[in-house]
Amino acid sequence: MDAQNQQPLNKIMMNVNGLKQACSSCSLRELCLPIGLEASDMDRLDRLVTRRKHMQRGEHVFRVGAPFQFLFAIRTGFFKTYELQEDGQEHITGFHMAGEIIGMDAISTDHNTCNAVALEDSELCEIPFPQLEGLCREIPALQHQFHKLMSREIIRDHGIMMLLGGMRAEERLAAFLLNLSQRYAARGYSATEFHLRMTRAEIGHYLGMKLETVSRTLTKFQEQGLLTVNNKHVELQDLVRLHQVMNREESAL
Amino acid sequence: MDAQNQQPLNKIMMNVNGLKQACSSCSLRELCLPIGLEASDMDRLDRLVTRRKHMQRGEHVFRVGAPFQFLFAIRTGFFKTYELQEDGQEHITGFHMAGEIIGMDAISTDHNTCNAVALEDSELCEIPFPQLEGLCREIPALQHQFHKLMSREIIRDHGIMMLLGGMRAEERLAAFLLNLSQRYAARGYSATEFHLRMTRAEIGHYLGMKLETVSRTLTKFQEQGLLTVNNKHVELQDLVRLHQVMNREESAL
DNA sequence: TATTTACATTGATCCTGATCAATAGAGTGA
DNA sequence: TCACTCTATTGATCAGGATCAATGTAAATA
Repeated sequence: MDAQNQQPLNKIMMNVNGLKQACSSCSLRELCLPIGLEASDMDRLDRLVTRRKHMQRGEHVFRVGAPFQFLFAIRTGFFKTYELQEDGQEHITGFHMAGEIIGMDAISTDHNTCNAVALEDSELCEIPFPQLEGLCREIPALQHQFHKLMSREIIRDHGIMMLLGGMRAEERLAAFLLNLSQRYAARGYSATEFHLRMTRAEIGHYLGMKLETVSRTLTKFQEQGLLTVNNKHVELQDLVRLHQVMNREESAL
Repeated sequence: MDAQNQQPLNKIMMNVNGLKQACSSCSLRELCLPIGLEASDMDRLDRLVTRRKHMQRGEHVFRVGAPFQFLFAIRTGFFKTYELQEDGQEHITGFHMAGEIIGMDAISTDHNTCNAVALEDSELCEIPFPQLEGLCREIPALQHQFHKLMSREIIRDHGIMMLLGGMRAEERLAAFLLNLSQRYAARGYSATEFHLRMTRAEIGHYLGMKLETVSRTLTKFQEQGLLTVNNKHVELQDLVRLHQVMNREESAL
């Protein structure tokens, strides 16, 4: 049944049922839900996460108000979650990459409270939530790991709140770049060179500043030799000083 | 060793074991963890939440780095959770009142990532977390309710992020007051008249603005007939227009 | 009750980042 | 390949809110 007769079969399988690719063999298992699970337990999780969903750039995973059924683990790709303010202005609550789980906001009300959209072609693992809760009741390690993930989300949000409430534009942008850097590094990519998947406006919507300020600040960083930017391509050239900028240390000036 | 020959027995009991007051008879059971539990299940939760802790104004529940053992449900009183930025500046991540649960940030790393302090004399229910996870494995309704509470915390944080990232000072303060109003109302208190438990500086640290701006904006609201302030005492006089201010609607001006 | 300390208000000035606007470059589709 | 659209850069100006500073008021402590 597996990848036997070449292209045909598995291609079809993939589209119809999703490609069967176990958590146990997923390169992200050290970042995702399976952390700390024994082989037998991981099998049970595998059986639960049957479907993989291919998302095209610009495609929505869910929208505000959608009935809640699944959590989504990101296998590959890049997403943003966002809400619209009363005046229609977009506010981005997070950028999400492989190994992260989105949709947890919906648990509380049984409806999504934000929108999630792919910023590049991506793949998701669909996790049926009632079944996940069921499995959590049987596998303490999974239960605890799930609680940790929700808690981590809370901590992450607190970090953003501090950033928005207490930092100025330069500091925010430095923090943002360093955060991306660190997350790419954790996934085995370069910590110093990467492509921004989002526009300047989106960075602004996330960091609470205007796109012009994002652009200007990037230019300024470049002039100071902290990095080079070329459209979406960024190369961080001085992580130390970038940290100093983030922390408002004199020495960075 | 305690204050023994004085304030009789029940005082001693209270200090040693905490006063035995069941979740089932708690006036907050419709806001807190027991929502939706059957009587028999509530008993089991009762047995888990044995200790009540009396907190004096200014006393800390936990501090950054403290090893994680308990979640805390607020029975009475008022708390703030805060973190300190690199430069020592305080950032407040939340104000918390009766029926709310604090400490969930610590699940992820087994250590608290923020500080929690009582802003007035208060009472807490101490919930031993490993035991709570155990009970969640046995009582699906409790499990789901706990997940809902964590999810609600995430939604709450997203709201603050939008506020900090997309609103101006006036709007933030209006949103803050209306949020307090709504939460007091949900607890059976007046929606229009209440005491602020926190200083102007603390409001500022929460809303990402300076205490002078908080003060000025309150004065402005008062001049516009939206409310009256007298130190910590606030009376909201026009909830409708306050909403309009929050949403930046023309008609409010 | 007096004294001290913490908290709040108000004014004057300055600066960061928003806004308005024009141009240029990159990506996309016919 | 061209045309169109989306995205990014840069400049000029403006305003919201920070900062500095002084005074007033409430609350805690001796």
